[in-house]
Amino acid sequence: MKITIRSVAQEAGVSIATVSKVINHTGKISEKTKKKVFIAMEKLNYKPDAAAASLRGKRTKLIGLLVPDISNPFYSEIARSIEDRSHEIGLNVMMCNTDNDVKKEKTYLSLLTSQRVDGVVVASAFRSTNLLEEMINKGVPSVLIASEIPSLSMNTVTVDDYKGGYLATSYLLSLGHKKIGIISEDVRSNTPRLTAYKDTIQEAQLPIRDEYIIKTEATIQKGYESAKQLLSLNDKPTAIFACNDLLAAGVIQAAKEANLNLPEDLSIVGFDNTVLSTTTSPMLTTVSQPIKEMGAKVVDLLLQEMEESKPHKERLLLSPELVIRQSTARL
Amino acid sequence: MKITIRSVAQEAGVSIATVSKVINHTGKISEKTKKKVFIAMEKLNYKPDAAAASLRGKRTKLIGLLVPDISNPFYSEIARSIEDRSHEIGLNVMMCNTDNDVKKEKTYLSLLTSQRVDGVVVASAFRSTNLLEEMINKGVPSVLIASEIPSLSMNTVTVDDYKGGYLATSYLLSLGHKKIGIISEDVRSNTPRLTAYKDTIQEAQLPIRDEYIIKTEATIQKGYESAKQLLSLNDKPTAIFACNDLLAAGVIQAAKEANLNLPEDLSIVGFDNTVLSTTTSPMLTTVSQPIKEMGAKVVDLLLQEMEESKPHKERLLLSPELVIRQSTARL
DNA sequence: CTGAAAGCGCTAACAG
DNA sequence: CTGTTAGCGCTTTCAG
Repeated sequence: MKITIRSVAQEAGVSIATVSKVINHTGKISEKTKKKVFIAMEKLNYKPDAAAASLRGKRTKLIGLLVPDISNPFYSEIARSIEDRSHEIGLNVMMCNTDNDVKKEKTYLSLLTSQRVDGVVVASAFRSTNLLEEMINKGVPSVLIASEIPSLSMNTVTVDDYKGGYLATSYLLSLGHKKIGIISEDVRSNTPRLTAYKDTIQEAQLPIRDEYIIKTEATIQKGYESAKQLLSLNDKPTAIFACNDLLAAGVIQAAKEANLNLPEDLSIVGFDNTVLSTTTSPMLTTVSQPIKEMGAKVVDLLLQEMEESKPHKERLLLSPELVIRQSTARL
Repeated sequence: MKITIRSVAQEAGVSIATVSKVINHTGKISEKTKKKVFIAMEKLNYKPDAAAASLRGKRTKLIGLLVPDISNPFYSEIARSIEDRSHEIGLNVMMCNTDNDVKKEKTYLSLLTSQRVDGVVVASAFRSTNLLEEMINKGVPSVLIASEIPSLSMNTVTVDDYKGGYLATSYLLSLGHKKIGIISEDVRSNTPRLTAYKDTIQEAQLPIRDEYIIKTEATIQKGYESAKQLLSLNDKPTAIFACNDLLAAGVIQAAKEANLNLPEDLSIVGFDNTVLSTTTSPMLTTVSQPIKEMGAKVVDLLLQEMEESKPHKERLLLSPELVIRQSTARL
């Protein structure tokens, strides 16, 4: 026999309307009645049916989270911080891995719509901008984290990628490196990092060399392959800026395989400061993103949007920091 | 104006029952009518309301996933494989991090009940056995992955932890090590690993030394601290079996800090074969769990349970394999 | 302060 | 083959 609001009402000797009111803290109910209801709920181990409530127009308290790949430590750490904050304020998270694949993006967005999520946070590069736009137009509050889509007006939390790129590049420069390679991922967030790299090199009156610039996907394997390519150049770089830690881990592998001494023969800077950066050897000098803070902030922004959508969107740019460990050395 | 099944019916010039039937592929509908309905749905961009359907008794197609901590690479990899398989068969995943905390376990289980999940997969150590039991008694299909709860009758997929422990220990023994320390996590899955360690040592006619056995939590930091403790012993071990990769990464850090040459001065074996095991230096010799397979299998088991609960539960024990890399050497 | 009653969007008989 | 209709469990006026 299923326990519904009716069972509770009966047990407590009140009407279902009364029970509903005590559950939702709406209307005015005497303390005595409240107590009776609570006792009945407890006794029957009653759990309100979220579906029914949602049908009746109540919020679902569900938000969707789109990440490219949860098994990438950066995203799993982001996901963790988003979830923690969400649960703190009574929101629940449904997570989907898009693999930056347009088809999956579409499927999941449609799924989330069907689930009537109250909002969605997009951590994914998100190829299909138009779908997202549609979602927003339909009135589903949406926020972006660790990725930007300039054409869309939505609340966004990112690290200052340009500054991060600057930090990494200028630090390498300050160490005396003049031949600096860069391995970046072909997603929006990496563009400012790359731009900063170029700008900083040029400011130092150094040439930009196309063969030093590689775009690829964010896996250890790709980092490894890209580094191999860079290291096989005749005039090979003395330092590599890998635009995320996964890539950097791959670079380290390739360098070791080539019997290079690290960091003497090759300086490496990563980006993200994930768990990986302390397990590699040498430990990774990397640009740190304040993941916990970003996650919490983006949820707060989403909540704000859910309560009352403001026409004026925020774009929060948090400052990255360079964490110097052992993968970098003076030339 | 909200798009409901009624809007579609009107647009297509049919009844809502007909629309429902074409959505659910039930009953017999002429091709012509189907087409009309599809066109209407497309035009209005209609998405069925999952809540309403669920209320009417339809499955929610939602499953809950309980992990201790998604930012632990092992669990994020598990989560990924579970999600992939789930989405393949049309199930969606709601993820919760329990931190092995009884209070969170309770909150989330209650939440999942409210969301009317069709099933739950528990990857967590799960302290509150009674709550889980309650859930099962209520008829919510539940399965266990990478953890066992012998007292509960439920479908389970694990790696053969005992065999894993045996593999690790006997390999170390075969390398000539006689003084082998072990750092294990205080969760159920680690018990067989520890038992295997003890059995194997005893079989080799070697003594079991209490000071070589440490129980702690699964973090790099704890691995580091535990290793320090082990290495400060007068008669310190020449090999350490860390019961997961995170712990092993910490051991490596401690060993380096103590200026030990790896693997000559200290052999280290991990467990899990996560992304970490290839980024450490030396790369980690570790016991590999077939994560992809386990995730897929557990979802299939859950699905089976959802379709038709069998009184006889399965307990699937997959074989681990020892992956030999560079963190181990002959004494 | 409390209860009766009207649906939310959808599915599943049942009737035609 | 297609339509009518009765609720699923809950929230929300509106009366009492």
